[in-house]
Amino acid sequence: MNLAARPVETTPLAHDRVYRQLRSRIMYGDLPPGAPLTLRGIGEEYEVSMTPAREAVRRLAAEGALTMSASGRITTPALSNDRIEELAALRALIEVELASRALPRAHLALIERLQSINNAVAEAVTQRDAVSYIRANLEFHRTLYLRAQAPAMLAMAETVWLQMGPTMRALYGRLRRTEPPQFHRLIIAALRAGDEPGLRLAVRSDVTQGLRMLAS
Amino acid sequence: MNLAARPVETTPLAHDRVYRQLRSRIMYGDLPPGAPLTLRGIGEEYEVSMTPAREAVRRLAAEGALTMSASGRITTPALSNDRIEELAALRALIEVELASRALPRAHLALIERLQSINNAVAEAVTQRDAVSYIRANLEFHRTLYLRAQAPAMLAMAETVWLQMGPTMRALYGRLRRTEPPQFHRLIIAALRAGDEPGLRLAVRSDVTQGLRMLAS
DNA sequence: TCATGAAGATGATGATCACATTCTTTTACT
DNA sequence: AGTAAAAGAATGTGATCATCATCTTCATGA
Repeated sequence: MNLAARPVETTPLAHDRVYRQLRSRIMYGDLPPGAPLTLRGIGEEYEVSMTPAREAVRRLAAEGALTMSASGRITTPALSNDRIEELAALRALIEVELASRALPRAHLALIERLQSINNAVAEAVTQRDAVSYIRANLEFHRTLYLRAQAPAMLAMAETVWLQMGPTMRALYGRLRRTEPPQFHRLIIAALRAGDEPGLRLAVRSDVTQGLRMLAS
Repeated sequence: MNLAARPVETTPLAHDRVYRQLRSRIMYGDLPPGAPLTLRGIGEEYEVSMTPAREAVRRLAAEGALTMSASGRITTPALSNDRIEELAALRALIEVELASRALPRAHLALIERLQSINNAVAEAVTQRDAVSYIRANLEFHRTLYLRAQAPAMLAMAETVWLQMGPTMRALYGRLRRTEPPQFHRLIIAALRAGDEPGLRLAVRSDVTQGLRMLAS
C-alpha cells in the first residue's frame, strides 16, 4: 500500500470536469431557458471528445438540469408556470426541513458567515448582476443547510436549484429592484433567537417570493 | 409532415431499454445492497455494447440508484442508518404533499383501484414475496400521487424509492409478518371521507413505518 | 406567392479499440 | 507458514468511426 504517493489529487477525469463546469453554468443562470447544446460543441469547448461530453450531458439530463427531446436534441429546460410552482413548493418543503434541522447546530460563527454572504448578495443586487446574485443567494442557503448534516436532503434541494437555474436568470433579469433581500435578514434573526417557527416561516417566504415575480 | 408513418412506436433506443430494465430491478429490490455491476456484464446481459450500458449506469448513478466508487466501480447503494432516516423523512415530506394535492381529485374510481391494488399488496405479504410486495406497494402510492398532477414532485418521490430499493428488499427480507398493510386502509378511508388531516397522518405513518424495522 | 419536395448539413447513437488503473492470484523469499 | 512482491486478469475511460434520423435550405411547381 503506497500512502505517500497519493496526496489527495484525484479526478482529473474529463467527464467529471465537464459535468461540474456545465452544472455551475446552468445552476447559476449563465444559460437562458431553452438554450440548445450539442455534444460536439461541448466537446470542442472543453477540449474533449464526444464521449465525456455525452456522459456529462446524460448525468445532467438525469438531474433535470437539461432536457432531451425525443430526437435527442439537448436544451436547457424552459419551465411552464405549473412546473415553476411545483419546484417552488418542493424548495419550501425540503429547505424548511433543512433549516429546522440546522437550527440547533447553528453557532455564532455560522451566523456571522451568513451575514457576510448576505452582504455579497446585497452587493450583487445593487449591481444588477444576475449570475452573482444567484450564486451568492444559493451559497447563503447551502451554508445554512450544510449544518443540518443531511446530505440526501441537501442533494435534493440542489437538484431543484439546478432545474430552476435558467428560469431564475430569466426571472431576475427582468426584475428591476435594488433593495437587498429582506427575508435573509429574517432568517438570520430567527437563527440568533433560536426561533424555530420564525425560521420556518422566513425560509418559506424567501423561497417562494420568486413566485410573485410571475405576476408580470 | 408525415403523420401516418409514425404510429406511436418510439424509442427502440438501446441505452433507454437498459436503463428502464435496470431501474425496475433496483427499485423493486431485485438486487441486494452492495451488489457489484460491470459495464461489460450489463452489456452482455442485455446484448448491447459498453456504450449504452455506460449511459444507463451513469443515468442511474446520477439518480442515486447506483454508487460509483472513486475508481469507478459500480455497486448498488448500501445505505447507512442515517441515510435511511433521511430518505424516509424525504418520503414523508414529499408524499404527504402529493397525497394532499391528490385528495380533491380522488373520485370513486380511483379509490376502487387503490382497493384492488391493496389486495395485491396483501397477497404478496402472505406469500412473503418481497419483490412483488415492493412493486405492488409502490404502485399503490404512485396511483394515488398521479392524481396530484405534480410530475416534478412525483419524480422526486420515485428517485427516493429508487435509492431505497435494495435496502427495502433487505429489510422486508428479514421481516416475518403476514398481516396486510394497516395504513393503506387508513389512507383509503381518509380518501373516502375527504379527511385531509387524517390522510396526511396516514401517509406519513405508512411511509415511516419501515423505520421501525431498523430496531433489529 | 405559397406550398411541396429534394439535397445537404447537422447531430445523436452505438460499436470497437487502445490505454491506464485497480483488483486478484500466484510466486518467491524470509 | 506468513508476508510481500510481481504477474495476470478485470474494469472503467476516452477517442474514433460508421450509421441513421432530423433539421435546414433551396429549388421546383402550381
